Amino acid sequence: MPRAVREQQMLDAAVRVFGQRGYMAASMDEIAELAGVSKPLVYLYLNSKDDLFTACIRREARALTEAVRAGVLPGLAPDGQLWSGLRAFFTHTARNPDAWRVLHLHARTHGERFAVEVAAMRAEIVAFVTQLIAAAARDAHRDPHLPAGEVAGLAEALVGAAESLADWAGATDGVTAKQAAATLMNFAWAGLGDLMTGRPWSPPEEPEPGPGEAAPVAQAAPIQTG
Amino acid sequence: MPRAVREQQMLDAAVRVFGQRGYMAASMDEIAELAGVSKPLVYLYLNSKDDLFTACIRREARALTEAVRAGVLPGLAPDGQLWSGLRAFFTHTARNPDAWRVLHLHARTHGERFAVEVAAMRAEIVAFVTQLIAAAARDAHRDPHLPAGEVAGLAEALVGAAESLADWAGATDGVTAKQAAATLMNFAWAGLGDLMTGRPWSPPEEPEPGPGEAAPVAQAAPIQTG
Amino acid sequence: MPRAVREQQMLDAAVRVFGQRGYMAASMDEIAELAGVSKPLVYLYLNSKDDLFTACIRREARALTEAVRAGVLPGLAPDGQLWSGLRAFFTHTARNPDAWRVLHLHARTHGERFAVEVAAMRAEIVAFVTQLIAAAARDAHRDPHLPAGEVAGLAEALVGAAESLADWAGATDGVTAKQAAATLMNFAWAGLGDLMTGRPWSPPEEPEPGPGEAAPVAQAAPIQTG
Amino acid sequence: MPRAVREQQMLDAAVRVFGQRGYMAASMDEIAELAGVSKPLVYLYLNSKDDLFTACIRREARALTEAVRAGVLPGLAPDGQLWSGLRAFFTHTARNPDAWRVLHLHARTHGERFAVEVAAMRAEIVAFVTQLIAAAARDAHRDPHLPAGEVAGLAEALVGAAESLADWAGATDGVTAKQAAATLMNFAWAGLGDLMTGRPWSPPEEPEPGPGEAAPVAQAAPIQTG
DNA sequence: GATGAATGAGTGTTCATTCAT
DNA sequence: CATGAATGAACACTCATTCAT
Repeated sequence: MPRAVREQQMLDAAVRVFGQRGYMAASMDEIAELAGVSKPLVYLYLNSKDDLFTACIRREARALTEAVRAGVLPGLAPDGQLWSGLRAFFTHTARNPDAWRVLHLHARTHGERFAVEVAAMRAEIVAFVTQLIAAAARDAHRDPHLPAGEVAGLAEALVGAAESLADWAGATDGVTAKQAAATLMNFAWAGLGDLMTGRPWSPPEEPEPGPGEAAPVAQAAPIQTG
Repeated sequence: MPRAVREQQMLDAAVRVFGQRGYMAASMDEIAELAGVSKPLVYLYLNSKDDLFTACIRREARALTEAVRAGVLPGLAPDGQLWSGLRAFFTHTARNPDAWRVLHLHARTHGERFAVEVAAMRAEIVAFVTQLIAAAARDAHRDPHLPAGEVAGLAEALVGAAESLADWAGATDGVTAKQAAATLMNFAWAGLGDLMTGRPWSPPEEPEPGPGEAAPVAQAAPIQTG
Repeated sequence: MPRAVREQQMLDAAVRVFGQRGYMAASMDEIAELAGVSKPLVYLYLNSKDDLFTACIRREARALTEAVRAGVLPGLAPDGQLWSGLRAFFTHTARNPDAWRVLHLHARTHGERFAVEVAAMRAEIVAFVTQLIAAAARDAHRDPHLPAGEVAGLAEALVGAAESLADWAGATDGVTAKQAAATLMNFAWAGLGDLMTGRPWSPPEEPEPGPGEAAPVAQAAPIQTG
Repeated sequence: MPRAVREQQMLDAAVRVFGQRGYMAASMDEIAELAGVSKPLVYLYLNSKDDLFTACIRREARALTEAVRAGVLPGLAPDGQLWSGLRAFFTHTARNPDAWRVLHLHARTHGERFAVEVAAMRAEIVAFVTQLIAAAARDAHRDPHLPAGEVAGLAEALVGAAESLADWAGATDGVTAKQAAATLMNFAWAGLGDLMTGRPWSPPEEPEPGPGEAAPVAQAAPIQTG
């Protein structure tokens, strides 16, 4: 079996185990067993637990950002782009719960070394959102411009809300990615004030999404204890 | 030295160490040393690492909810109450960064046993926010009412945004609790849509806050490694 | 409360705990709690775990030898004396199971220091039995005399059989001290050879034993775990 | 070095240490050191102190029963079979004093879990002896038969006496397995009564035993303390 | 390329023992 | 006389990591 394939299997197993147990509680033994290889092979290919975790973070961070990037429909107005990006985001996190736990929960918990990996990904997403907000302000001929610091805070709040909603959607049965995205768009774009007076945000016209998107969220079987 | 005092010292040390290292990476040796006592005494008073962590969570969860409860100014309109509550929340988390890390990061990462403790606290806060949203809808004579499921999602998004902003404010120099609260109020209440057209939310008139609130945030010295 | 009484309470508790747990597994905490006193007091009166165990052994060894000595009816033939002594022995061990476990099981397991204490008691009993055998030989005008080494072995076998039967009687419901003694007398005095040909040993005439002897054996309540 | 061999080395060391120190006082460190391996390897192969002790008991119980079974000469009268079985028993216990201590002393002292392992072995031996007694009764045309309860007690007494004599022979210099067996046969078969009148039991004719049997008993060097 | 065999270093936890009061 | 407070030393157990083959 070629090395590249074996490596991906190991990373798959590692994401599963790290996602469910956390960095420290995960054991290399369990990862090797789940990957179906011997422990020395894991070390041969991936050097150390540290490096293995880093590799997981990198792979999953890239997968997530590419999923979002691919999901954003070009040519729409800023709110339409945000809407489509959020749908892609919630869909991806729902389908890869262990990866999401690794990125959002565990990677930020164990040392700067890992946190910076995630921070890079997050910064990319925040930058994308920041652009959208700025573009929206331009479209609205807002003058004077929103101060940059304010925009940074708004982008942070939006991304933070999205992350929390991803956790919530993952933990709450019956909440689909689409619903989560709609809730967030209402909340963020219209604002509670407008919602009170019956002026909600509504999604732009768009082509039908791919068939998988509305499918029930993949739920990875929990790892057996003992 | 009386037992009650020693116990609080131990909890102080434990929150520090758990907050910085995480549950698994924290060692009872380090906690005991930081508390200035021997390890057996920690076990005599707090039974086990598990129980010690639970005790930390309980104490800090209670401290946080009471800080928020005490910070909410009664008699104001819903947005005013939310505003004051958020200020208290950001102030408390900024002043107790390790406690906030324990509650928001580590407690949710290691087993249902701990997660439920935090979930109870969080549910209390979400319930408070839910009431505020409902009250705001009533005040606005909104008709028909917002569906309950939608309100739950909105409250979740608001609390999630607040939590993320607390992390962000803690990690970003120069962001005060007041600024974080203002950003979130703008984002959540006015919404990005209104912000684009220059209709931001603005804080209600209120008495001056206590002197400590604007003070520089206490930054616990990081624990030396090695 | 006078010191002597307190000391006896402590020894009572210690015998209970040592008997049920063994020397190493017994904890001074549990002994002190069962005795109803604080731990330092146990140390004040009895110095150390070692000394406490030794004190238990000495007290119970003396109690057992005195019970046997008091039970032997003087003026009888050797087999009658042996019979009455065995009855006293089985009665005492049945009524004091923890003490018997301490002496027979635990004291011989943990270091010469304790073993010699028990060996002294045992030597006394073996000497008594040796005398009986010699006396029986004299009564029977056995000539030439049994060699001394042979007598020592026989006494040892008899005492060993008695000890094992005490364990067996303690572990088997429905076996009384009297039955155990009768079985042993048959076995030892008549021998299997005679038993096969229908010539069992039978007890001599004797006055009624004290009322307590046939009573159900005291069963100390087992110590609660956890 | 292959696993099976290492495992036996570990069990050898464990029997030594458990036999000399007892279950609780034995430390895994000492066992590992005596076996010439590191502690983790002991755990890798034998799981836990509990399981290690159980493995020792099982191995030694099997070794003892097989030694006795192999030692019993078939085709002899009951007393001849008992005689040969006892010789094998005393020979085996004398050659494996630590194993005998584990089985007879320590395994019965620490929890039902271990006691049942030994009880199974003991039950097998008691059953064998019971058969012999019944066969002897049959040969002697004894009528009416000995009651079953009585036979159980006699077998118990015989086995108990054998066990105690094994301890005694192990502790007393100059007592060979053959002597111990002879003493017990005299005691048990002829009975003290007959011995007094000069009617001892005498061994049946048999082929010469193997050369090892009369050899000086192997005395394992005691483990150095400190 | 792949693994069975092996370990150094560290973890949570317990217990006999001692003071200051 | 009696105890609440405190600890040094040890133990069972685990894990990331490395060779020889």
